[in-house]
Amino acid sequence: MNMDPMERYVAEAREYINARLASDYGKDARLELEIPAARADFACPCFILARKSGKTPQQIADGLAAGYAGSGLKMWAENGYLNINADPVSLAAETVTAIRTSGDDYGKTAEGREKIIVEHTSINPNGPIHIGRARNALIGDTLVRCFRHAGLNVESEYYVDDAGKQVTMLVWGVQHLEAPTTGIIKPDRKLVDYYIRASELAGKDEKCAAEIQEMQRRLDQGDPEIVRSVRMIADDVLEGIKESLSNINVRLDRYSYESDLILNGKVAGVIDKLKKLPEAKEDGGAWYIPIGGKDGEDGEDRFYFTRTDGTSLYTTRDVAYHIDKFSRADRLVDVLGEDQKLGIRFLSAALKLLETGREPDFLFYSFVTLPAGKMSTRAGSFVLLDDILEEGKRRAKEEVLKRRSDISDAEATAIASVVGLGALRYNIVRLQAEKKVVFRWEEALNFEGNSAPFVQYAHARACSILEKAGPWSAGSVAYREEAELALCKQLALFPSILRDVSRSMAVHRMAVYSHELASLFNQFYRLVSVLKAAEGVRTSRLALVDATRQVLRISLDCLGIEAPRSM
RNA sequence: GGGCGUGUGGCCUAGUCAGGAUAUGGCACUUGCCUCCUAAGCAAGUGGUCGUGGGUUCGAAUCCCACCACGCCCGCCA
Repeated sequence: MNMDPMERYVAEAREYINARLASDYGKDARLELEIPAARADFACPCFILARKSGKTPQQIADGLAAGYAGSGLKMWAENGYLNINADPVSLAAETVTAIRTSGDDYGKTAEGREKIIVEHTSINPNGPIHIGRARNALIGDTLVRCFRHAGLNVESEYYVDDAGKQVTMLVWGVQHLEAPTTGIIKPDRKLVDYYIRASELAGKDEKCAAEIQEMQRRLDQGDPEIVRSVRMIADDVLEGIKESLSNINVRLDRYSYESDLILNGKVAGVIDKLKKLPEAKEDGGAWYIPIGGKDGEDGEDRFYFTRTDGTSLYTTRDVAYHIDKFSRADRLVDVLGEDQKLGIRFLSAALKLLETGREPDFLFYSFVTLPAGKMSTRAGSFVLLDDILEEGKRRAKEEVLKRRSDISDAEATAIASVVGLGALRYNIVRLQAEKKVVFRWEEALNFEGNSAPFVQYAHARACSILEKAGPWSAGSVAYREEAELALCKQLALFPSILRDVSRSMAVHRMAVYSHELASLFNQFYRLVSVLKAAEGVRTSRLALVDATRQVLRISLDCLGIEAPRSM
């Protein structure tokens, strides 16, 4: 079973070129094979060799093209390039067959020997998820899904910060302030009110600030009573967060609590080890490690890992957390906002000093802002994930009702739910993570063009054709039409896309791929008829529709988006 | 001031890591297409000094240098 239909063609092209170059230009002659190329499946630019050999690039390319006697590839010389195509007819048939025999495993090419932990979301349990934080969850979840489909051994993990100042403030608020009168039941949305009021009060009331600081100190020392009450309230908020995450198809395999690292002594252990480092310095009772800035103070950053009172800081605990994660995995990936970059420099430096050679990989993303500017909890200028999802489903339902009068209200709601969520997820994940995004409703809930509904619609179309086809079975398949061959080529590319996403962690490429696949299927659909095709051709086309359906579904699943049978 | 990141048609964007051919899609706009497997679609068209200026190269959106604009960070916060 050939899981990557393109593989043997690439290998044949490489083999042929290397053999020819060795015999014609000497054993050290090398040309690079571009995959993919602009005008062909692969291409060899012949410019470098031209200088050494005294021939023109075009002459070299001509010679290589003319000498090919095999049958799997088509070669031609153009503008100094040797252009190479996999034979489209055999590639098409092989691809469709490979997909239909691989099923859900199509694209799975990795061996999965090493264990990977992807940490993502990790939102402080002091309030609900807004769209900026949701970007972390969606990028992280998409990455995990792509890893998994590629065949990697991956586990997702949420780091619950129940030992920091934010939760402490929340807990203080719950213990000292009046219950909110908002009438909201969902715990994350209800409890955040305590946090907002407590943090406001701490800013102007010294007694309140002192109490919070004392609570923080006892928490850091693992005072069982404080830890218990903090954990209880954090878990309450976390329930609300989990509900929101579950609504957008995000599930984490494991939740790790920061307070556990204090209770089991791992934080204290890290502090001990850091203090013993030759680099460590003391500053009035507080300990730090100088980072960067060669000699003297110029450009030096200080990684403080204890306060004057001996308590730990966030990054100190994060070091302990990463050492713990490394004891459970071969490779770590952290999905983080770009504001974390400095802290991560400290983390990496500390890990390098303590655990030689083991550092996590980081996937940083930029912030989501509103057209009016930054999101601010205090100013009430933020867009909650729950609200976007609800609005998305509402808008999607309007669209469904515009088009479908033949279905029940329950069916329309079900379709709207899948489409609304899809639109949301797709629009967050379709962009490079480093790009900053301005949240606009019209863009976030786009239902046409470069959007999830476009891809979902193609899937529903494929399902509809297959449903109407009645019983059929494809033996051997064959394709001749341009639209068929182009579609098959895109299907053949899927394993390499999955490989690329796994390597680069550029999850937006999966969104781009799914859109291109849907687009080619739509072209095929308009140009070529399936159900009314002549017998023989008909079953081949049904097999192609089925293979496309399959890959669309896998792509959407990588994006955490459901593939509806009907829209 | 220092560090990191981003800059591609009116708007959003791919391509940048591993330099290569006529720069990818989408939105908007113009024009066709539902007696035909779902028009959330298809076909065609208008629109681009790839932030600016240098450099390297046979060849630069891509690499190097400088500058400009925007974002993030520069706490014994998280």
